[in-house]
Amino acid sequence: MAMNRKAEILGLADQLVKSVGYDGFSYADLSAKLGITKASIHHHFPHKEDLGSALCDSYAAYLAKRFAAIETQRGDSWSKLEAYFTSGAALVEDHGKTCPLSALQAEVNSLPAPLKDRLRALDSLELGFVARVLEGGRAAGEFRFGGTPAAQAALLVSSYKGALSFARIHGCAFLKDVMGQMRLTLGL
Amino acid sequence: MAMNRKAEILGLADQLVKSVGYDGFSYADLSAKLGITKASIHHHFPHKEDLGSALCDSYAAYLAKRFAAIETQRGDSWSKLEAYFTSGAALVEDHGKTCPLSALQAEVNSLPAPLKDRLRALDSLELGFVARVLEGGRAAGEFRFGGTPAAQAALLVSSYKGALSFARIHGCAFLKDVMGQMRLTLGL
DNA sequence: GTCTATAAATGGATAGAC
DNA sequence: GTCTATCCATTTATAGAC
Repeated sequence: MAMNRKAEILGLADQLVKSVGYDGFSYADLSAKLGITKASIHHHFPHKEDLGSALCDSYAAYLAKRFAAIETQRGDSWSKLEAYFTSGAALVEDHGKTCPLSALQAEVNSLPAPLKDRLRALDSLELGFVARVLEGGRAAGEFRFGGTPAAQAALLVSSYKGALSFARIHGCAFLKDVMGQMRLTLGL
Repeated sequence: MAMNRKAEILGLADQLVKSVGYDGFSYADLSAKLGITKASIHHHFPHKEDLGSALCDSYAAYLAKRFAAIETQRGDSWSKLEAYFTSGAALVEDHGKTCPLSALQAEVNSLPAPLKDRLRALDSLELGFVARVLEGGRAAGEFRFGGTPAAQAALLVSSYKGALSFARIHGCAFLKDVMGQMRLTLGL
């Protein structure tokens, strides 16, 4: 324990963002759950924005790694989308958490400008990944959809994020319903 | 002015929820913009939760009226969905506001329990409306989709709300892309 | 209905000792 | 790296005068 305090703080902050958003947790929350003082946390992350920025770094690294893993996995294109969706189901089941990017999106109008910019870039990573899978899937004759892969990716990612939000209140079945329906719209 | 202060407060609170969410505004914000003291606002809404509850009342009334108007309007089913979507575009164009139900959804884990219950009911109003339009449209041969109307409504509403959130950062074109793609998936 | 004044708690942040 | 102690602004809320 405390081998790497900074990572420990970051890990807890990540959980809290997924649960109550960036504005929804305080240094006092971190302090209480980690058993160290607020001042100690300020030592690692002087301003809350530094913590937010570090979170964005870790999200960028996570997404790059995760998307690369999915894109190189064997199997059809739908199974890749399923792998992508599955993380969301796990989040909702874990005490109604949500995707951190969605949580931050909901706070854009009160988010520090630098974090807003970081968020935009993170969103693009995700949209790009889904667009590539869709494009490959359609080229391989697995998917059927009109419009550009980018536009279809916008639809698919929007559905997923929207469903994630609904699932927090209406239960995990809501997300599964939406996933099933999405599958149908892709011609499967 | 001040003919009905209570309604005035409620109107401003509504704008603020759409912009920064329920936790994102304070009595001080209302006080400053209305030119009356915080104490006066507490006179009309003793606790913030009272204000939140009154907002939910007004959302329920608004949605019932709006959905009834759309459902009885002449024209095909897609034009009804378009009328529904159009409110969202107006929100995003108005300084990156969002649907108040989406804003509240994002805060479920820090929302007072009564408001959470109110929100669930409001969501159901919306899902029911879309499901009815979809069912009617499919019966009339206007739409083509698999699965139940309720499941397709879950997909459509999720897409819409998700796109609304993305559009705050990525611009109104994002929402239009998603709407266009949605139209395609309905067989138009 | 609106005000002044105030309370008690919380949030982000800093100085300086250990 | 962690602590104590403290600061200042903000948030929700109340008491009581006008």
